[in-house]
Amino acid sequence: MTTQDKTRPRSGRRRRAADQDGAALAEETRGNILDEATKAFVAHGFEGASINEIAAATATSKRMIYYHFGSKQGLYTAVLEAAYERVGAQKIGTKQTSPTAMGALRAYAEDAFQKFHANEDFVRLVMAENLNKGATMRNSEGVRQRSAGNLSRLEEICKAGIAEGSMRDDFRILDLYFAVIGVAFHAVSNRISTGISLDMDLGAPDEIAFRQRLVGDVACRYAAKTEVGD
Amino acid sequence: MTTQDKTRPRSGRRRRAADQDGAALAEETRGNILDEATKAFVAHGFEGASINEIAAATATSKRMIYYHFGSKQGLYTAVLEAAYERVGAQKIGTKQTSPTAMGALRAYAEDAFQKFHANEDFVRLVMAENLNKGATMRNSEGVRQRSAGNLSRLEEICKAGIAEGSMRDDFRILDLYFAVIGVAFHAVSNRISTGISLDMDLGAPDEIAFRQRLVGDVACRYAAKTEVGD
DNA sequence: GATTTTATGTACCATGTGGTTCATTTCTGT
DNA sequence: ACAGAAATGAACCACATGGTACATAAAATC
Repeated sequence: MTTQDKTRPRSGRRRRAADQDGAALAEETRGNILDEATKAFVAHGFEGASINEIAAATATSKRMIYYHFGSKQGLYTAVLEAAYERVGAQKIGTKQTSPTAMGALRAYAEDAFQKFHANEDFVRLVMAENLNKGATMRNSEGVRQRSAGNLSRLEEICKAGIAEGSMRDDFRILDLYFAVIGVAFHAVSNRISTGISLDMDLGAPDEIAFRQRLVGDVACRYAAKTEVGD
Repeated sequence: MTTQDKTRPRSGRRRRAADQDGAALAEETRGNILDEATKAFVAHGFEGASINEIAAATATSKRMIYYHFGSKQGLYTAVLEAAYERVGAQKIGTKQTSPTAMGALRAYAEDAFQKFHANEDFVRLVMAENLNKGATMRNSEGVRQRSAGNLSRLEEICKAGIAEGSMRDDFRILDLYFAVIGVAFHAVSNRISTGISLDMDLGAPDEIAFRQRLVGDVACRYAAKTEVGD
C-alpha cells in the first residue's frame, strides 16, 4: 500500500480567467491565500500558524501557497507587507482640518487611535513582529520607514502651534509622537490583559470613546504651555 | 525492528536530595524547567515553543515536564503565573517618597517604565497573552486583578495633589493610569518595530532615559491644571 | 526489612509539520 | 497548429510534534 498508480489522469482544475475578468484567476488565488494567511498569522503568530490549516481554509491547495509565495516565511512577509500597505501607509491627522493648531493636534492623536482601533489585525501583526524581534520587517524594504510621513505631519502641527503661541517649544516632536502612539497602540494591543487585570470590559463602546478622548487629551496637554512644577 | 527488549535495566538516575539540602531535588528540577520554558515561550509564543526543545534545554527530560506540569498548557500557565508573581505583584511608586504630590506622580510613572524596562520577558509574555486573547490568564486566579494595588496608590497620589492644589480634579484616575502604562509598556513592547520604522536605535541608553522622562512628563502634564483650549 | 511514594530515564506512538515531486490543464505568442 | 509558459491538484516525504507506557532507583513510612 505504499505505491499507487501515478499515471492515472488528475482532473478537477478550474478554468483560468477569461480575458474580460478584471483580475486574473491567479491574482484571485493569491488574494484568497493572503486573506486566510492573515487571519491565521494574526490568531497564532508566525510559528503557531499552520500552512496545512491555512491551505484548508483557502479555496485552493497548499501547492498554490508554495507556488505563489515560495515558503512559509515568504507568505508571512507578503502578509506583513500587505498589512503595512493597507494600514501603515495611511497618513494620520490629514483628514479633518482645524482652525487651531491645538485642534489639529487633537484630531491627529484621535485619528491615530482610530487607525489602530479599526485595524486590530494590523496591531496584532505588529505585536507578533515585535515578539519575533522584527526579523521579517527588518528585511522588508516595503515596511521600513513608514512613519516618516506621520512624524512630519506632527511637526507641521507643532510648528503652527508654537507660532500661534498655544504650544510650548521645549520638547521633542518625537516624544510627543511616542506619547500618542504609545497610548493609542496600547489601548488596542493590551485591551484584553488590561481588562482582565482590572476586571472591566474595555471593549465597551463608551470605554472606546473614553480612550480616544484620552489620547487627544494626553497629546494636547503634553504640548500645551503649563507650569507643572514637580 | 518495531519491538525491542524492554526488560533490560535502565540506569543513570541522579541521587535524590540529601536531607540537609535547602531545596529538594524535585523543586530544583521544577525551577530549571520553568526557567527554560519561560525563555522558550517568550521567544516563540505558546504555540511556537516546542516541548522537545524546552526539554532538551533543561537538565532533565521531557518526561519530567509532564510529571510536574501535566501538559504544555499546564507548563505555560505555570510560567505565566510565576512571571506575574515575580513582576506583576511588585507595586509601583512606593519606593521613593516626594514632598510634593506632583513629584510622587513622576516617581510613580517613571517607576512603571522602569518596571517594564527591567522585565522585558514579562512584557513579552503579556504580549503573547494578548495575542492569544488572554485564554490562559483569564483562567488563572493568581494572575487576575493584579492592578488594583497600583491603581489605588495612584488615587492616593492624585487625592494629595488635588488637596495641594497642584492637580486638577476633573479626570478619571483610570485614564491617567492608562496613559502611564500605555506609554511605558509601548516603549518596551514596540521598541523594535518603532525603531525599524524610524530607523533609530531605541535601545540606546540615552533614548531609554528620554523615554523614562517622557512617561513622567506625560503623567504630570496630564494631571496638572492647564488651559488647553482646543 | 518490607512496602509505598516520589521522582526519574528510555523508548515509543499517532498525528501534524513545512516542503516537494510528478503530472496535468489551460492560456499565450508565433 | 504548436511550443512554451503559467497555473494547478494529488500524493508523498522526512522529520518534529505533544503526549504516553513501561520500567526503576531512591527516599519515606511502617
